Amino acid sequence: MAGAEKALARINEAGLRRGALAAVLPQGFKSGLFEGLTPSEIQAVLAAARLRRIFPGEVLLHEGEPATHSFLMVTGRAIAYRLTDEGDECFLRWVVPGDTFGFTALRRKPQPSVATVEALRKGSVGVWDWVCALALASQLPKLRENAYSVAANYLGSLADVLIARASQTAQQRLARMLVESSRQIGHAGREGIEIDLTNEELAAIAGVGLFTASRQLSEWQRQGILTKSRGRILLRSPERLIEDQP
Amino acid sequence: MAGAEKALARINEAGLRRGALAAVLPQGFKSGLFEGLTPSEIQAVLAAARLRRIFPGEVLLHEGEPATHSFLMVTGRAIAYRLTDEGDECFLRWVVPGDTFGFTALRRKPQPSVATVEALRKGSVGVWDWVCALALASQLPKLRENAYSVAANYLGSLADVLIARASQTAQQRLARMLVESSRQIGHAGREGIEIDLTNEELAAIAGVGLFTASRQLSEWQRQGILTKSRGRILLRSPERLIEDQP
DNA sequence: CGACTGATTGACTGCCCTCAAATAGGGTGG
DNA sequence: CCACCCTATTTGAGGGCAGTCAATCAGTCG
Repeated sequence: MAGAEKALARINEAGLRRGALAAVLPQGFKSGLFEGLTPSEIQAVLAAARLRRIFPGEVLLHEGEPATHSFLMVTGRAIAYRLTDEGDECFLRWVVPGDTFGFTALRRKPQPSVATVEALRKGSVGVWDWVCALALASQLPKLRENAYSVAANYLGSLADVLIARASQTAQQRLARMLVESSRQIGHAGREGIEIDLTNEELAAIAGVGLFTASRQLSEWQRQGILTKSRGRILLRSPERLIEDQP
Repeated sequence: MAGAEKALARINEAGLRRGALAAVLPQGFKSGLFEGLTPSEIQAVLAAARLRRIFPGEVLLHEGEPATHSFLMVTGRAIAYRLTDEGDECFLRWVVPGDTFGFTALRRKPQPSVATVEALRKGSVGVWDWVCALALASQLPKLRENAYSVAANYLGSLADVLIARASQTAQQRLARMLVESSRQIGHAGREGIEIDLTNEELAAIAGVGLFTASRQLSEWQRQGILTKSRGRILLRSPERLIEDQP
């Protein structure tokens, strides 16, 4: 999550092509934002977007600053977090392809962002500026409704994270986040689901100390539930993670 | 928060008068829901609502169940919480006059509620059923936008609670919740702000053990920051709460 | 004056964070 | 191909915050 300064320098260099979004969408690309829209409506929305490349460490949305743009994550990975009073990053959720953010911009005036969104892997996002997003929303009421749904989902997942923090042990949170992450950023491998996460990242999102995470992972490895390698976890039996732990 | 069974028995008896809402609004009543609406528009919205009395222990909205009604808190107090796996209630936010909830109902189909909302004091709420709320929203786009704003605010305050849980000590959370609660449910008295909260309630919303809360309050009382009596706290110098604590 | 609910205080326990120091992986440049 | 470095990771020991239990005390209401 630490910023890479080089990345910032590359922002200007990063292409801002217009209308190129539809072309780069992986087939099977899905987003809650397009729920219930006709293909031609989706095309119209996509055509209005710019395509922007993103790089690790790049901050796409800054907590507290007015959100003047709306984003659709196309490829890559980002993380939404908030800063604590001491300056630590507090994980809120993953941002994966199909997710949208910055849609507070859909209101009459750009509103302060709830969280910071930072890219973790290189990839690309679709971007609408505020005026454009507003215009689209008034032409397609369903779009606004979908944005509303997305916000409601965020509310739900935020509440989940809160519950986890409030009532679960470090062990349970780790298990939960492993399973959750395997669904969102994991990819199927021959012997299980592979998740590329360092101990440090996993600890951060589970809200656990780095050493606690390391210890627990070792324990699970001994039990054959998973296999660790540097910066990657091979999850062999996710079921045992959620069932076994007290 | 513990349910009073008597209250449930009284629900049927509770009046469901139509159009009486406007008459009972305290003067100076404000709600984010009406932001930017003209007085006559507000009247139209109010006229479509039923007025419903609420009693302590009554559950107005149940976590997970589809929200078939939208609510506007008029008088009284409620609490929004979620249940943990062990069945404990996890505080999310106060619901005070002017607050709205159940507006996930504004979507095409009633969606599962994010949280349970339970009345803590007798009072009254305005109620719109799903069809009615949808109709209003399509007539008054601003209404939908306001509901969206409300949701965004909820997101922000939820994130705040999360940060507090994740990064603050029990002492800091108690201080924070005292100040927060003084603003939302406190009333000015001669010698400070009076908040009617039992130790147990305060402990629950701060996410602290009951005894921890009791001890800390005693300490603050010794320091002259507040005065305690049964089920009530007299906050003398809120400033010292936020400044002093490490 | 009981009965009940809320509050207090002390002692104990345990989870998990912190610090220190050592080990191993993986890439790079010679 | 090997030496080297940087980073990720491991493991142990220690300590503190705060939750839990038990018993007592106090306020309120009938």
